[in-house]
Amino acid sequence: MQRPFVHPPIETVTLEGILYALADPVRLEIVRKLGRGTCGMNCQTAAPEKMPKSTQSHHFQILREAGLIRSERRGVEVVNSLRCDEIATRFPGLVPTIIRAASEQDSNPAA
Amino acid sequence: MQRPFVHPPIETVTLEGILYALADPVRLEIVRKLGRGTCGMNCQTAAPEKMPKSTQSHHFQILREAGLIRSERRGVEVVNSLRCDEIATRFPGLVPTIIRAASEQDSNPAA
DNA sequence: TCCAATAGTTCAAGACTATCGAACTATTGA
DNA sequence: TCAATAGTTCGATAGTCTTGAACTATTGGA
Repeated sequence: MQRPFVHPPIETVTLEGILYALADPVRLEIVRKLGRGTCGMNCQTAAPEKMPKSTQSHHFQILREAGLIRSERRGVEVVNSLRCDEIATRFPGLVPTIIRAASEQDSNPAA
Repeated sequence: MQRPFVHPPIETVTLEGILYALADPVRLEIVRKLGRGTCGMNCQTAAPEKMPKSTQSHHFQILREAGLIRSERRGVEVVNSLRCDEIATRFPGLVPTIIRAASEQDSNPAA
């Protein structure tokens, strides 16, 4: 087992970290995809196609450090899932509102 | 009059730009301060104390480009105000939810 | 048991972005 | 017209992101 993944306790999660993480379009997409699915996803499923693995890995690390996702090794792959319930206790409505805004933008793209 | 300030039409404002702008703690503070006041504020009132003017100016520019604030020269100073109603038409609840999360964090700081 | 395949992580270098002092512009009031 | 005030622009340094290459972990099969 390599160094296991570190997940911040929810009470140490900061708004600044969450916004920073979600300000990147790649990471916002990952979070949206995780939010749509009912179960966890491995990294390459959640990340956009044809993105270098190192970049992918970097983005997942930032999402983990922000407290937005939880990652667990499951066999040969790493399964990622949103920590939505936990985040909702600390920042009610925040992540859903941002995800909703993203959908609104999809259906009404920037002119 | 120097080159007048450019404000993006609301339909060109992106979620990405808003999150990017608010992911910086200095800029989030500026937006909160503007949100609390009933009228516009000049830059040094809205920005944190003892911040270099050039850095200040840079942050206001990003907030403007994101579509979050409107800036107008009023005499010797520049008056900044939140474009809350406009943003609410494009992304309902987004900015208020983020501001609320910031208050929640104030009253329950990261452990 | 050993090897190959798969899935991610870590490292290092170049590209990109932020910060800040210094110089500049705009406006007002004396 | 000059000085004071409020911001902006510029250029250099410092810090961060992206990416290929090398590395680690796990599994399945010979």
